[in-house]
Amino acid sequence: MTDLPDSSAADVALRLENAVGAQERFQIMYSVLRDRICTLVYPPGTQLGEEALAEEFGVSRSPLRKALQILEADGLLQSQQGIGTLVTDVDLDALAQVYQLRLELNELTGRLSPATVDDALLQEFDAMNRRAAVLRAHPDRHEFARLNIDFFHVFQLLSENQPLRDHSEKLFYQTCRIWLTLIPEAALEREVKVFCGEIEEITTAVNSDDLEAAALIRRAHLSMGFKRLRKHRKVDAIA
Amino acid sequence: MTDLPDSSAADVALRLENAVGAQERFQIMYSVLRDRICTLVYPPGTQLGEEALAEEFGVSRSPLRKALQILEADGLLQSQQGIGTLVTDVDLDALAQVYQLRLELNELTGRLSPATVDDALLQEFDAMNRRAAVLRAHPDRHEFARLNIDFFHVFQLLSENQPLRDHSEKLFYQTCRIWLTLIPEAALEREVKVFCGEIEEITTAVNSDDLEAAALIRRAHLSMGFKRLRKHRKVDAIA
DNA sequence: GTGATTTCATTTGTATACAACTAAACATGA
DNA sequence: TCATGTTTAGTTGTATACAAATGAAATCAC
Repeated sequence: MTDLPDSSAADVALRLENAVGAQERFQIMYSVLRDRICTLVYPPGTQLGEEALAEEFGVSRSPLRKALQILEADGLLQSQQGIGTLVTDVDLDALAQVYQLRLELNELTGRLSPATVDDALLQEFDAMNRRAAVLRAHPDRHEFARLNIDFFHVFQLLSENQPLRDHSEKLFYQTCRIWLTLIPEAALEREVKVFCGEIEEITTAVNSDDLEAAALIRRAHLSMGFKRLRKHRKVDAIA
Repeated sequence: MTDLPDSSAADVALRLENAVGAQERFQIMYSVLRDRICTLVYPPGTQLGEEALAEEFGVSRSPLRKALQILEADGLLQSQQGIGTLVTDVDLDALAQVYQLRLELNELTGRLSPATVDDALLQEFDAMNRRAAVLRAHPDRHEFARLNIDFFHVFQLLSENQPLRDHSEKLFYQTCRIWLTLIPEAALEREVKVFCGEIEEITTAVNSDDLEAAALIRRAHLSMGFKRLRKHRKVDAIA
């Protein structure tokens, strides 16, 4: 199971105190901040004050800045002297190329070093399906975003090519915010339904030990999802 | 033309003094250090002292550390408290997966947002061919490495998908050192010849405005190159 | 002599003071 | 009133002192 980083203020500071070694502390700050950005706790345009964040985490600016600098390299933040550290905007047009690349990389997931399907893996997918069922019964934006992120990580397990995983992850985190920003409340239920269907279909393919099929299904849904996003944007623009 | 970063000590400090803005200074330090690592000015295992480097560049440790941290995220360095900042080892087995991914991404270069072939682009390739001719006449390890790096950047121009460029570049810099570490002196002339042939073939394809063909040729040479590297390693191991 | 322990030099990690920079508020004069 | 220069508050960037960690050398007990 992927860690569910508890990003509430007090707990993060506690986890940072207990962490041993600089690398572990960095990893906590990095993933907590990335999580907050991608679940719109920090919406695009939010200014993140280094001093305030450092105080919240119970560290000085120096180690915090390392996390911010990597997030800037990831394209999620942008720092400028005298201005501040701002959460980057997500623009569907700018993300079109990223989506195009993600399509192709997803197909590779089924071909490059495919994982062996064992019980542990199937259980991961089962867990996703259970959460999907709960979500379908009670659609909720935040839980939708969280399931989207967690399912991505489970899907990643299908390839054992580590570089492919790493780069797919970077690209995923560049795009995943767009859903929360573009889906209107009225369309949420329908999008949840489609997403849950995708999880089911992919699980079926994985159960059949056909990872290429799983990857193709994922690719198809990514492609269709991008087209639906463009529609949502148009509707938004009119409103 | 891609910049040829002059990485000699005095000039770097001068360029850093003239640079305006933190981002520009970071870019200089980052690319100079990456260049030194990938041309084996800093061979694998070299310890880079922060204090010494900062003094050489005429800055304090703080801005230098940002460059080191990004290079660590790139997989070219590894820092540990009490030990030092070491240039990572390149191991052909560990890089096999990276090579596999590079193969696939190179094919995408011909398909995703192919560039329009204009005079400026053709001149870039011509320049590469001229340098290749010089290199073939006088084989030299260092110039071989430099041409390899510069030709990569010219090849990148064939796709206008920026994320594809960015991620291909990261992967390239993870692998390109392996050539200098594994090619024995006796095989240098032959490898240079093969590489120059590759440049010619790709240029021919680009001149025909067939970028898919160019990408396939590149892919084929990457694949063959990897196999030759494995042979070179075996010969090395015996010796 | 040998093994364990302590000390010490060296390195990166962290905290913090200050510099550089920006935008907005404010004052000033035509 | 408007344009313009100045001040000011607030931000990130940089320099630097110190803490923490590591490994090797010196020291000591036996």
